[in-house]
Amino acid sequence: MIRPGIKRGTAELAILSILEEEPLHGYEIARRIEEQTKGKLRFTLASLYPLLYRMEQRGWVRGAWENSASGRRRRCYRLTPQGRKKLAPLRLEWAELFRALRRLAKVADA
Amino acid sequence: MIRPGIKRGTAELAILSILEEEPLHGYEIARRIEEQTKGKLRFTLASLYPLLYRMEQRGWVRGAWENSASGRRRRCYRLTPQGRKKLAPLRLEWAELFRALRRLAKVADA
DNA sequence: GCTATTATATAAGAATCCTATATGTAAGGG
DNA sequence: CCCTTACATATAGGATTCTTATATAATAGC
Repeated sequence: MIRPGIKRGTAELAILSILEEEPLHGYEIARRIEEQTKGKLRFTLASLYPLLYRMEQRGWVRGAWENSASGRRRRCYRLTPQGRKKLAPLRLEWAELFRALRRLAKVADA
Repeated sequence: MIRPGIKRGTAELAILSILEEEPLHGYEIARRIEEQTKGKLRFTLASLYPLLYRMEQRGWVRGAWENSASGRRRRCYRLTPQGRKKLAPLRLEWAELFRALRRLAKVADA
């Protein structure tokens, strides 16, 4: 597990990237982050929900209540066109951080 | 310039890496971070000083007052053996974050 | 009926970084 | 000699992000 102090700031990028492929609800977003990183990256739902609200207020995602087959209500978030536009520059900024830390701190790229 | 929300947590790694090469004082540490990352990564001294104090309390660095040739007093920090031992696992953890974000969020590695 | 899983929500706190402010020395130009 | 820039450390107050802890509630399996 990567510690909080190091993964800080990655949640926003993670959510946008996952919603780019498919609209999902919060619980499932958390599950996929953990799954796709083989447990290295993990967020509690208490972190993700407030972040999803902020992203909705900024117009990056839009949530809609949904009644699933099982009858449980859940809030399904989808990426807005504005949210999609944020993704490319955000990825670039992270790539620049990687480059900077490889040079400065000799962090391996493998 | 990489934004604070994204570079969060990198200062500790940056300081340890720079002090690995040579003992330095705070002002010069800040200068080298900026220089070696071509301005992409930059920390204010108000961020670095409290961080250096914490790292000294943990025994990772040791500071000593020094009277430079010009007569200005300054606090020169050097890496302790314990600090040196922290560096390898810290670099590994950052490398794991990079891997996770490349897979999960399609961040470029170039 | 009990427990595990699914699902959302909020409060209180820790950690890290920022801007703003303060202090003081040294060097160079006018 | 004064003013500005560069050097150098220090602290207060605030923003952001993530955590643990707590609450609620429906469904599925035993």
